[in-house]
Amino acid sequence: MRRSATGWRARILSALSDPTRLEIVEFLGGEERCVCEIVPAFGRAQSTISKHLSILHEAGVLERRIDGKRTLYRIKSPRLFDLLRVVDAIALDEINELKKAEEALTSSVG
Amino acid sequence: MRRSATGWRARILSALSDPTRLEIVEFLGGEERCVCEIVPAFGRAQSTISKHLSILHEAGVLERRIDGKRTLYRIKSPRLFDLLRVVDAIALDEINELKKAEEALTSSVG
DNA sequence: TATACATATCGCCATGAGACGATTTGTTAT
DNA sequence: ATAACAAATCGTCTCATGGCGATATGTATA
Repeated sequence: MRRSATGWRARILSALSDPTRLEIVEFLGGEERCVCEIVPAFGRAQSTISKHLSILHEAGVLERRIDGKRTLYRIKSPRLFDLLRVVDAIALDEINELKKAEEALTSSVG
Repeated sequence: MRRSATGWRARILSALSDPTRLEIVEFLGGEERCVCEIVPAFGRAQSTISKHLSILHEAGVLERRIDGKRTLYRIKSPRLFDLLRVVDAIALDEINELKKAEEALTSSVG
């Protein structure tokens, strides 16, 4: 199944567009962890977390390794952290902008 | 309305998780363009493109400027291009991995 | 002020995504 | 072989999203 550059971009970005999945990525950090550790860390059903992990895996964000009856996941490329840093930078710009707008309102109206 | 760091991340990444919106970003590049230029460049209804532009704008990805009866959009921060470059790097890893797997199959089966 | 133009918004439909519990698959331990 | 455990998959529900045409808003032009 062939997929355009935009298709791949969208696939990766979609995988990262869900809050729970972002938290999973955050939770993993640089570590390799099994599903049995991840599930209890979130207040979600095992099936839900498993699905999220699959999505991240299929997008090429996570690497999966099976060891006995456990399945272990870890972040595949440290590039991902670069990506999140850039997103945070853009988000920060956004937050500061809102803060400025809020201050302007407070000082003139309040 | 307060929003967590993860919330902001998800908002920005969601805005970028749609193929059409990625193409809009691509189409804009470093230029400022009006909706009347963007709409005909895509095979979509005007209302559809307008919605996509709003989503990108609300996520803080695009800047909006009204000039007479036109509305002009441009990419707000050059950081966005960094972001896309990182995504592409991850995507490339993914594509190369698939290619290797495909070659292995072809040489053993074909 | 009427008309045409540019864009946003609304209402609707079809599809996709996330959540869950139940079930299946696969592995170790008894 | 059976039981216990770990994780994936299935079926179903609900809500979000993308698409469209129609309509509303707002601006320049006649």
